[in-house]
Amino acid sequence: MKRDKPKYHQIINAAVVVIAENGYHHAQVSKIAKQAGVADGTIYLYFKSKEDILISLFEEKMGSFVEKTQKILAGKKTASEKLLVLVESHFNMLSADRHLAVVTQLELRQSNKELRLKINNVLKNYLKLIDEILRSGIENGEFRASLNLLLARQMIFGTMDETATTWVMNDQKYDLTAMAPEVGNMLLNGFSAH
Amino acid sequence: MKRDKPKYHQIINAAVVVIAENGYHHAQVSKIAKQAGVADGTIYLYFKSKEDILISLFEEKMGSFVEKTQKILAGKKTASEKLLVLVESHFNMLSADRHLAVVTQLELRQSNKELRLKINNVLKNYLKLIDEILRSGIENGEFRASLNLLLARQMIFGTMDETATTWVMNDQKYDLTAMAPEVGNMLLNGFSAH
Amino acid sequence: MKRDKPKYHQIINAAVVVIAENGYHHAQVSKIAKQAGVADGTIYLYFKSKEDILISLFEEKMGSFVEKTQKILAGKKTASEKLLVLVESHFNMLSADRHLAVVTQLELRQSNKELRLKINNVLKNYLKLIDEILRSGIENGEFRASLNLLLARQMIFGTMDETATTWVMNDQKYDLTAMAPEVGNMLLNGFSAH
Amino acid sequence: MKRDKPKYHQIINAAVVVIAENGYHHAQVSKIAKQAGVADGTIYLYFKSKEDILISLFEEKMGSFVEKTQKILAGKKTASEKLLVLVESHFNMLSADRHLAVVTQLELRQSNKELRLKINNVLKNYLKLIDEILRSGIENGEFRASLNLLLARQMIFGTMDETATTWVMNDQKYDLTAMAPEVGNMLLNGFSAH
DNA sequence: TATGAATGAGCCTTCATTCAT
DNA sequence: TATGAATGAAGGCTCATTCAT
Repeated sequence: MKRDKPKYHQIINAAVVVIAENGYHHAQVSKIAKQAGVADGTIYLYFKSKEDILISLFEEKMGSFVEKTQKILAGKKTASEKLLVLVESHFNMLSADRHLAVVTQLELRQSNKELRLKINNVLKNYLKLIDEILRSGIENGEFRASLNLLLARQMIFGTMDETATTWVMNDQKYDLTAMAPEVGNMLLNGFSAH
Repeated sequence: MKRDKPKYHQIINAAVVVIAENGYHHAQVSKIAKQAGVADGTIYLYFKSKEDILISLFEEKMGSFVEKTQKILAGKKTASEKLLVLVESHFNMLSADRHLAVVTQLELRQSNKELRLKINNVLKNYLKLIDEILRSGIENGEFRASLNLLLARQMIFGTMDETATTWVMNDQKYDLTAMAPEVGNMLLNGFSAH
Repeated sequence: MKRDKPKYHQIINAAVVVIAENGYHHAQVSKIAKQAGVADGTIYLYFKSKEDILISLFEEKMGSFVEKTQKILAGKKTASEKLLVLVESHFNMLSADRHLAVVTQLELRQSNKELRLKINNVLKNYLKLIDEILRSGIENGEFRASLNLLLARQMIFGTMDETATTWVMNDQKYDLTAMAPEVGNMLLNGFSAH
Repeated sequence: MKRDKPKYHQIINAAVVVIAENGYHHAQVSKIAKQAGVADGTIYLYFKSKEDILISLFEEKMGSFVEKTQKILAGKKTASEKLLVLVESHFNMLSADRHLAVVTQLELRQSNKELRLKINNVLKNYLKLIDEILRSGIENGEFRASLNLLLARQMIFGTMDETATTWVMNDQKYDLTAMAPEVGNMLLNGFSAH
């Protein structure tokens, strides 16, 4: 399996750095190869195409993030508590790696429609996580029974995403994680049963 | 003044169609010229560069949208009413022109950082509109006094934007405007003073 | 006759200024029209093409220069005297109009082969003048009988031209005319019968 | 080092042929690539830009010419002998490669001012060679002590250049080299101490 | 596995010239 | 005569991918 070999991750991490520092459109394969310390051609022994690097990048990073989030959520009982932890976890992930934050919030969005559809596919597991929180909240009466699941999920993801993008656009110069409780509470108020 | 001449708008509208149908990266100037029914060179009598077409496109469309929204909001008294109308108006605009919806929600985001900064500049007037609604709501006690204005604005814009993007990505096959009241109410619940 | 109308000369003089100030490749017809105070289309009522402007420019300026030189030479008796006066006159003409000097020594040489062939055609009258000086000098024994007329003419023209070009390339910051006697004498030494 | 690889010279020689046959303004990069038997993109592995090809072309050809001339001159004792050999060598070089003659005498002069300044820089080494001949001739009494070095150099270069250009413009249909002794002697007469 | 030299498709912009008024 | 808006052809350069070694 490719992903077990060290160069696979070496190349993905090189891509994160190169894209963050040069921007999506100036992140040539040759630059990524140089940053990874391999030859241009070697890239193609591990990835089908440049696009494949980007999708794999997102899969790897998002995949491990979803796993971590699942574990954290498992320890929480109420849907409200889970939502608050979700927001905090989301902001934490982005704060932990400033290069990755730039790449996911700004640069990867410059990709074409097809690539973004594939990226959205990767996102689905994360959206499912949100859906589960909402469903459990409705079931146990924390959230309004009349809540439109799709819209509520879009409100959660849209709010977190917009907040994160604004933060990256402002050069990450304030503390994003510190905003998590307030963002979480606003969302909770929107869903609350009372 | 160039913007008063018919060809100016002819070219901008052609650009919307061409970008929507071919994608941002395949929207060659020659295609736009053909769609507008003018020669390639004529484009450059009205726009400095291809980028200038895109910025002007956004300015024209967003500008007239902000104006319209301002007028509609002027007739409303409470902040809650204004917020509901804002969401409805936002969704209405996108529903009214399916090409424009694709362009603003998907294609224009593929532009480089520089162009997006200019686009964000145009967006500022819209964000100010949202801020004013929030401020008035806090002042007259409709919204919680403790509301963080920046976060609340990001929640409003993020939610509308995410909802609209999801709708476009699903080929606009359901009724976006019909979702406005529910989206508006969820947001209101999040800000409500009670 | 076109050349009797004021706009004809207006356009030619505008061309000299525009080419000198912007360089051959940035001297667009529209710039020349603006400088001449006429519309772009008007240019084509007086000249067949842009190339025609440049040839006419050279014809007009060179033509009047050859005429003046002929008159001056007519008053001189010996070939040596004539040669000295020719050099002085040549350098005088270039010193008199710094724009024209730039245009003839630098900018017009950037034109393509065909245009330069036409320009050379205009030059022929000037070269004939030189030939006549040489011929009379040989006839009356001032210059060596064995002199190769073609080579001698090339030496005269090549030396004056190279000297003038170097002077223009050095921003005309020294006195070109002051060099005329020395240049003339060197040439005379080369042709002298003794 | 790029200049040690065969394709470097392959491309330069292709450029000489293409420019000579099509003229400076019709010498597209794609034509040069085809003539060199490489892909368009390969050009840019060896040269920064089209302009870089032209400068390199001049540097290579002029550079090797100056070297050869230096060696030939080293074997000559008197300044007069050196000057005669210089003219002969100059005309020989141009006669040896009819394409190169067209390129250096006609086509390259159509380049813009910037490029010509760079070309002039390359020429400086050649002009130094001329200056040294003149200086030595003055020192050992062969040439007049009163000789103006700058003017004398301009006479030498201007005469050779004009003679060569006229020859190229007449389609190289007579023997340029055969003219060298006569040109050389005329110049010598101009500088001679007696 | 690994290399890196070579490939070649693709597009924005300028500007001389025309022609309806 | 005079205008000036409109035309449309033409080319340098980048970079993802391949393949011989």
